[in-house]
Amino acid sequence: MAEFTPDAQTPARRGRGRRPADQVRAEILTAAGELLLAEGMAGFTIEKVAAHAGASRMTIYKWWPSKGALALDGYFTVVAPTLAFADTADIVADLTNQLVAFVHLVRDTTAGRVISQLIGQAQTDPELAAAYRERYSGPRRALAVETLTRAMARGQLRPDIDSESVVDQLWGACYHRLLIADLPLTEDFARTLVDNLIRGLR
Amino acid sequence: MAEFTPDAQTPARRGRGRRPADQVRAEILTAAGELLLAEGMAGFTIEKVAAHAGASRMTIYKWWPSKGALALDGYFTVVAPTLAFADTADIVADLTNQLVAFVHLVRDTTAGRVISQLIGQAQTDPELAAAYRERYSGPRRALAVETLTRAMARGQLRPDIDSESVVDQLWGACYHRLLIADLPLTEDFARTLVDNLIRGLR
Amino acid sequence: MAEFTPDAQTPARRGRGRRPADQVRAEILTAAGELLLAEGMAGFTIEKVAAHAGASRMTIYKWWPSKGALALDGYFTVVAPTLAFADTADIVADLTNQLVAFVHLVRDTTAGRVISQLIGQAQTDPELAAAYRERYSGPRRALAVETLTRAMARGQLRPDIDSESVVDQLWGACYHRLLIADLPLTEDFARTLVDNLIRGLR
Amino acid sequence: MAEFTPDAQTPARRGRGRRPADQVRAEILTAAGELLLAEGMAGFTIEKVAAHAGASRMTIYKWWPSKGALALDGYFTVVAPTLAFADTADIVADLTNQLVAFVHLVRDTTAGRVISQLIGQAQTDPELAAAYRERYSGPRRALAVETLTRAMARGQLRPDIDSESVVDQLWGACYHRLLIADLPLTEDFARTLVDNLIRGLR
DNA sequence: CGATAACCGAGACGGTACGTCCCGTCTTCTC
DNA sequence: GAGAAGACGGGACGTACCGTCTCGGTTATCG
Repeated sequence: MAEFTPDAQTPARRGRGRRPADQVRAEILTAAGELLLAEGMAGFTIEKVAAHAGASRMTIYKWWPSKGALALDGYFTVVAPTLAFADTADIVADLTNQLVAFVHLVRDTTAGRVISQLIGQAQTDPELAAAYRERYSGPRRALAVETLTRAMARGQLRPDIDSESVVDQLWGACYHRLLIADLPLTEDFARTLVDNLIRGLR
Repeated sequence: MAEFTPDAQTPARRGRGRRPADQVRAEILTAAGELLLAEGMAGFTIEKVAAHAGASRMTIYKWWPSKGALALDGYFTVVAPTLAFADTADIVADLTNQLVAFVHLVRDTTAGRVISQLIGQAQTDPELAAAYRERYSGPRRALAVETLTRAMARGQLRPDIDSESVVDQLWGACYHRLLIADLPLTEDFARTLVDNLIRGLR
Repeated sequence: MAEFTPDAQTPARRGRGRRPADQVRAEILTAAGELLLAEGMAGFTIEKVAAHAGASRMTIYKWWPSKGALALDGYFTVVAPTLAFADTADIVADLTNQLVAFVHLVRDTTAGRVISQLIGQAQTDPELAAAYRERYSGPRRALAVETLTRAMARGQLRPDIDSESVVDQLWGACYHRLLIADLPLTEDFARTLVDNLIRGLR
Repeated sequence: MAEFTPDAQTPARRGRGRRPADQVRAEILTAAGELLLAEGMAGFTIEKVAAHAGASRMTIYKWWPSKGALALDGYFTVVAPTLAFADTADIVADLTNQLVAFVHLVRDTTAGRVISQLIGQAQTDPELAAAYRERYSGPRRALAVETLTRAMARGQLRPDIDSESVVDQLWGACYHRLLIADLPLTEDFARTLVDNLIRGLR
């Protein structure tokens, strides 16, 4: 039997009827996030989430269109999405720092596994794919593009650069090693990526 | 003999006893490949493969460790893997041609969807991940690295380049757009990738 | 969305606040009766009744103790209960007429199916069983007993007859064929029942 | 019984794969019968039966078309169906004895409740209704008719009697009191039923 | 060259999870 | 306030596959 009582002060009896929607949502999301970190996408089951959250499966089905959508929401609930992007005058340093930070995130925390599995699930779950693009990859890509654009404005980079493709060649290269781990994803690798490109971009 | 059913009018019905292992394997792989192209990884089920192949699930479990491994083998059976890599004297043309061909493969044929879903499945299926690296991504990466190495030997590229990272910045960038389709994967995009890099690599 | 507007002048949106209790009750009962005739006890659901009546399930739970009780009330609302029992001087004719009428009721109208299903439901629903006895079978049995008693008083039947048992042997025999349809319930059967008994009752 | 492996020391762990069908069927039926006697048709759930039998729900769905069919089979498994019908020279005694025995069966054992609930369920479950007629009520009715026929042949009853209707007026009257308990089902009632009829039947 | 062992198909088994339906309870908002 | 609206926890439904296991039958191999 699943027993999951994160807060000991709400011990046993919860009413059968309606509870505030926000509270239920929060509990479901927390349970989803924790389950995701604990077991990964395999083993991430609506049934288990419902059991851990003390909620009904029906409630989950009403609010999330797919298992992936719930997982994504749960992930964001547990792993606070830090979108900060330091913008100093040195574009090379900025890119390198950001890229290195990303490498450490996906390598040294549980986030890496979760992200890769979310992307994996998204290949067969259009709802998740759309949500992922809209809420995760899209904003991050935009941030990086913005940084590049500012550097172009400052004259640090050639003005005719296709920023989007540069993003694919920096972050996309890292995702490549994350998702198809022929070779390890290291800090040096991240630095090399910037190096390779920067000569042509200036 | 109480019952006599000549083979001709019961084409479907195949004997129940032992058949040559190779024949069974071949039929299973063909069925797997066809099912994969027809329905994608979702809907790709060992049960369905067994039914299409007229084989027993038990037989499949004996030879393939996971659903993904079977799918990968089935894919290779149906989609003949062309590994040719034209190697002219012009490294830029070679890279561009190869990259553009890749873009067309994943965009204009069913292969793209299958590949992305195989990679997706590999995120939670270590057996498949290993097989994919060993039999698909590894050889292709090696081929590209080899081409770059030859260009370096010919003096067309700087000798201190990390070829592997370049591969990630060309093919990995394409995979990025394939797997996280924030932006479309176009022929122009492929050309831009080479452009961006080549200035710094020479 | 369930939309069920029996009267055209209240087309769609009815206010959410309080409405007269009697009106609500009436609408619920009508909806219950119609649903009962339309779908039988299977498919008779408090949820559906509420939706058809434009009422809240809560309101139903407040007034009816069980699904069966609601169904019974609904049945009485739609099928007006005719309790008339012609009482001529001829006891044989009276019994036969009444019995034949009963046979036609349960055979040629939807009432038969509903009654049998109500009795069926009553086997596991004590509330319904009690209500059914009190409001349906009890009064009818009393009427029949009364008729027999009058015939005894007139000297048409022996005075030491147990009228109740006779009712069971007439109507009960019909219910037997209704509920356990080994043999059809026909008009001839009804006549035979009276025949069989009358010889001993006189 | 070719094989008998009395491994009493491994009662708990049962293999995951296929087990002899007959053994599984037997366990399911026993569990069904016990659950039926314990909780009645309400509370009789395929899920519970599966759990008690240590079987999969799928297995049950494969063999029984409806909940009622399973309940009926389970009932027969636990309550051995005794069809004996003593046939002495005295038709009155025979009928009375059989009827009184029936009254005691349904009044003094759990069988009564189960039978009534099975009949109840049969009102909305055609599969069960058919099975009940074929396997329970039909044979019993036939036995009674046979007895009556023999008595007619012996000259104890008039030869133009409709035996079937007599059965309805004896057993059907009892079922009437069982299913619609306006009045109690007593031994005296059973004797009265025979009394009422016999005068006219001779 | 006929017995036998290997191995396949067929498919049932215990499970897990799915997505749906309805129950009876409870809260919120409106008239 | 009473009633509609409707979400909530719960439980059972029937389905789809999973991975395991037994059975019956055929065929290749070997005595």
